[in-house]
Amino acid sequence: MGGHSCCYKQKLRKGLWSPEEDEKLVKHITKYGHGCWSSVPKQAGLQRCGKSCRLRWINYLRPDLKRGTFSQQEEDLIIELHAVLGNRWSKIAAHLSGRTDNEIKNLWNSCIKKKLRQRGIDPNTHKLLSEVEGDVKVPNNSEKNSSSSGHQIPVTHSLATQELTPSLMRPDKSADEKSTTSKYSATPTKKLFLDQSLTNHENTSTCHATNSTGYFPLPLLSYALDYNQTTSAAALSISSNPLLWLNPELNSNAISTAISSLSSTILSSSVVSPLSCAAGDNSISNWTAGNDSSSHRSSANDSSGVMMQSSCSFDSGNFPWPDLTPDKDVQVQLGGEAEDIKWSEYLHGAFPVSAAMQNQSQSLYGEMKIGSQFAINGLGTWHQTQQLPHQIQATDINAKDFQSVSVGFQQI
DNA sequence: AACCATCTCAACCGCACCGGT
DNA sequence: TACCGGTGCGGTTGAGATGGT
Repeated sequence: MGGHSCCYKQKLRKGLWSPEEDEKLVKHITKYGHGCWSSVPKQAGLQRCGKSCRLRWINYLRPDLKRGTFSQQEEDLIIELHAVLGNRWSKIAAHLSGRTDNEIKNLWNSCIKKKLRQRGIDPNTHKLLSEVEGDVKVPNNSEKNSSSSGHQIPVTHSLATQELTPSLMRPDKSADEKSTTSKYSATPTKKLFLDQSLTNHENTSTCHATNSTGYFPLPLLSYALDYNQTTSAAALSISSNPLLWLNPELNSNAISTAISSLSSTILSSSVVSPLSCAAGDNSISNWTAGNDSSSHRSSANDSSGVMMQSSCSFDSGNFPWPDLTPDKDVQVQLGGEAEDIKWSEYLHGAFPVSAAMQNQSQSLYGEMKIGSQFAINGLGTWHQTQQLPHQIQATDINAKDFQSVSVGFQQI
C-alpha cells in the first residue's frame, strides 16, 4: 500500500480482495502458516503487501471468525468493556471470541453509539447525556480518547492500588505502555491511585483522584458481575442501568468486597471468555448466550462453537499446522450451520479445498484459538484455560464473589 | 423506477512499538 | 544508541447495500 515500505518496490494491488486472492492466501497460510507476513504475498503468489494479507486474514479469512449479527449480550459486553477500556478495540475483541477488533469498532461506530444516544447515554463518556451537556467542556484530547468511565464510585486508596492488579485488566504490558505513551496518553499527574489499566482514560477527567479517595469506574463492576456468571436480574439491571452504576449511597465496603473479589478471581482468569466461564464447561468460544433471534448459534447448549481440549505445547509465533491432525493433541469440533461465513463457502464448494485440507483447517482453527489466547494472556493464564479444574474452582469462587457483591448491592 | 440519504463494513493509512543489528 | 524492518493498533475512508420518498 502506499506509504508502506513493503509496497514501494512493486506495484501492488489495492482494494477488495478477489476470491482467487483469498484462495491463494488461505491455501498458503493453511499449509505453511503466515510466519513473516511480509514474505507471505511473495510465497503465496499475491500482488499484495504483507500488511494487507495480514489484515485480510485476521479480519476475514481466519476460520475462527464468528461473523453474523452481534447478539444483545455481545453488544452489552462491548459497551461495558468500552466503558473500561475505551477505544482499545483489540482489547475488547479479546473478550469476544470470534470477533475482530475491526468488526467491533465498526459496530460501535455504526450501531452502538447510536443506541446509547437513544438511551440518553453519551457513548464517549458513558455518562448520561444530560450530565454531559451540563458538564464543563472537557479537554480537547478527551474526544479522541473518548471513553472515560463516567459513572464512578469512590473507592479507597488501598483498594485501588492494591486490589486492582494491572495485569489483570491489561495483560499485555507492552500494549499498556504503548497506550499510555501514544494515543491514550493520560495526563500523568492524575495517575494516582488506580492503575493505568483502569484509568487510561483519566485524561478525560474521569479519575478525579482527590487525596485518599479515588474513583472507580463502576461499569467495570457491572461487567465483572456479568462476567461472574451472574444472570440475576439484579446484576443485569445494575449493569444495564447507568443510573444504578453510580449511587452515592453505595457502600464502599461492598464495592471493596466486590472489587477485591474481582481482582483475585474474575479478572485474573480473564483468559477464559466470560461466558465460557458462565457456561461452566471448558469451551473457549462457545459462550455466546442465548435469546438472540438474529443469530442461530447463540444457545449455550448448542455445539456451534469450538469445543477444544488440548495438551499440546507450541510456540506462539508460528502454528505448527502441518504436524496437526484432528486426532492428535488437539480435538476440535466444528458444528453449527454456516451463516454467511465465507469460509464455509470455501469449504463447501465455492472454494476447492480437499477434505484433508478441511481437517487441517479445523485443526488450525483450534490451534489458532489457542495461539491467540496464548499470545494475549501469556503462559500462566493459558494454562488456566486448559485446565478444567481450574475453571471449576474459579466458578466456585466466582459464586462466592457474587454473593459478596450481592450483599453489597443489597445495601444500595 | 429513479433518486437520494443513510448505513455497513472491508480495507487503507499513519503511527507507535518491538526486536534485531 | 540509532537505525530498520516487521508488526499491531486505532482512525478514517469509500464502495456497495439498504431504505425511504
